[in-house]
Amino acid sequence: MYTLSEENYLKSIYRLSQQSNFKITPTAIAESLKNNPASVVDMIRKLTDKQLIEYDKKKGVKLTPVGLKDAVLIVRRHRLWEVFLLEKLGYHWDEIHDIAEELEHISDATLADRLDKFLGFPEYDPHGDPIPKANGKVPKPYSVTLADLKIGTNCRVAAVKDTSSSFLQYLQKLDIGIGTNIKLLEKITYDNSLVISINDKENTTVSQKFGENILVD
Amino acid sequence: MYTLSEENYLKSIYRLSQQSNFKITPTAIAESLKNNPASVVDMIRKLTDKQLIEYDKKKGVKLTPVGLKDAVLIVRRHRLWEVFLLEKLGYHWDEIHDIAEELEHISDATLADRLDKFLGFPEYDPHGDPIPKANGKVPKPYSVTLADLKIGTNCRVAAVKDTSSSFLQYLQKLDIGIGTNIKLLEKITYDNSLVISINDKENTTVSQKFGENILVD
DNA sequence: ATATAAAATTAGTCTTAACTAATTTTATAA
DNA sequence: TTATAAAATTAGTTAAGACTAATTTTATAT
Ligand SMILES: [Mn+2]
Ligand SMILES: [Mn+2]
Ligand SMILES: [Mn+2]
Ligand SMILES: [Mn+2]
Repeated sequence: MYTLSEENYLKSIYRLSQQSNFKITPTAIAESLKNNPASVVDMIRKLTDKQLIEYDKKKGVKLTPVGLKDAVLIVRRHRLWEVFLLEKLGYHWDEIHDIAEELEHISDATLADRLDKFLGFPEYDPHGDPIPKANGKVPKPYSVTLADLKIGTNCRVAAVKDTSSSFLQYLQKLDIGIGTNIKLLEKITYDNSLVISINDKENTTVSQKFGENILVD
Repeated sequence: MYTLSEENYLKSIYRLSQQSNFKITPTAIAESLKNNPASVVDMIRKLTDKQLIEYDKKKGVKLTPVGLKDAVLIVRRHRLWEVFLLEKLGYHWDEIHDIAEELEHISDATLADRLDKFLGFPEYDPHGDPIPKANGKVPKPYSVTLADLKIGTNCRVAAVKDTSSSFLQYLQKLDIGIGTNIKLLEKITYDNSLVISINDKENTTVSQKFGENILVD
């Protein structure tokens, strides 16, 4: 149906549309895919011709209903495979993303639904991201970050925004995973560092960037 | 490591080297991959440069030790995924080959071994083909076909040579699968058709071609 | 309003992996 | 042995999807 590149662009545009309200520009897409804006312009033309996106210099790139539906299905496959890799094959949560980047492109009409069933219809992937349903409905993702909380609040780690190995391995070192209980004790005025207590244990200080990449419940 | 095309060529050359002693020519490879001999000549040059094959006009194409090792690993992945698709996701044996053709190219150092373990280290894939071991050893495949048997012999279906949907669906209709018991009752002299009894049930006549594509134990 | 910087676009190049058409080499049959 | 057919190879083309460099458009700051 789609080429590998087309799918990666669709997914990238979808992700950008989810993670903020900024205009989706060729440069933004180029950054997210780590390629050249000139290449992006070419692909924008191609996807526009295929009626998967619309591009307006003022409004930026938008997925059409068809483009959105298919982007969501790719994300669905990605997240289901991540669950499989972690739960069935015993990978750690910092190893699964790159493999799922390849698996998500396997095209078979019933594969995702069978995998979904096999995994017991999981709601969230191992990073706390919601898994789109077979009908294309996407459960609402978590949106409040650790950095948004008021001093003294207790919370549960629900998801991570950054899925890079370095961030996930740092979390592992701090004994933080999905479900971990965190209490925000103090915000350092100087640089917005956060003093937290992890699972009621001794205090730890983390950066603002760190706090902004943890979604809580 | 390798491109999709390189992997498909390696696998194709490996398969040709397994299924007969004929010289592996550009034309033979072209047929097996359904593409043009001219394209094959290009790729032979490329794989030769990479020292994965050797090509001699007299002897044809041969895999080098490195090429052989990697071809076997691709086949290993293919067959393991076939087991997964059948046993875990509930596909039928005529549906799995094409999906495994895509899955076999997922490259991750430990994926095949984890999958192998998850599946309980299966010896054979759903078509009866032996699954190469992690160390590259390939169990000996079955080699005696139904057409090779003497009249009156009883046998167990061990593997199928042809994995096309049409053949597998025909087998399904006849209630023949891996493990089915077959007794060869008669060979029709005229066209080598075979009269067989399936699981001791009523007699059926099948073609010579059919008999040559069933491997027995 | 104008200068400057950033973003978008165009033009042209490259690589991979296919193809067709033409040619050369090798095998086969009369 | 020679004619013919088949196979292999070469030459040239195409398409996708990336790139760089140059240019044009748009945004931002003085
Ligand atoms: Mn991921
Ligand atoms: Mn994830
Ligand atoms: Mn197969
Ligand atoms: Mn098989």
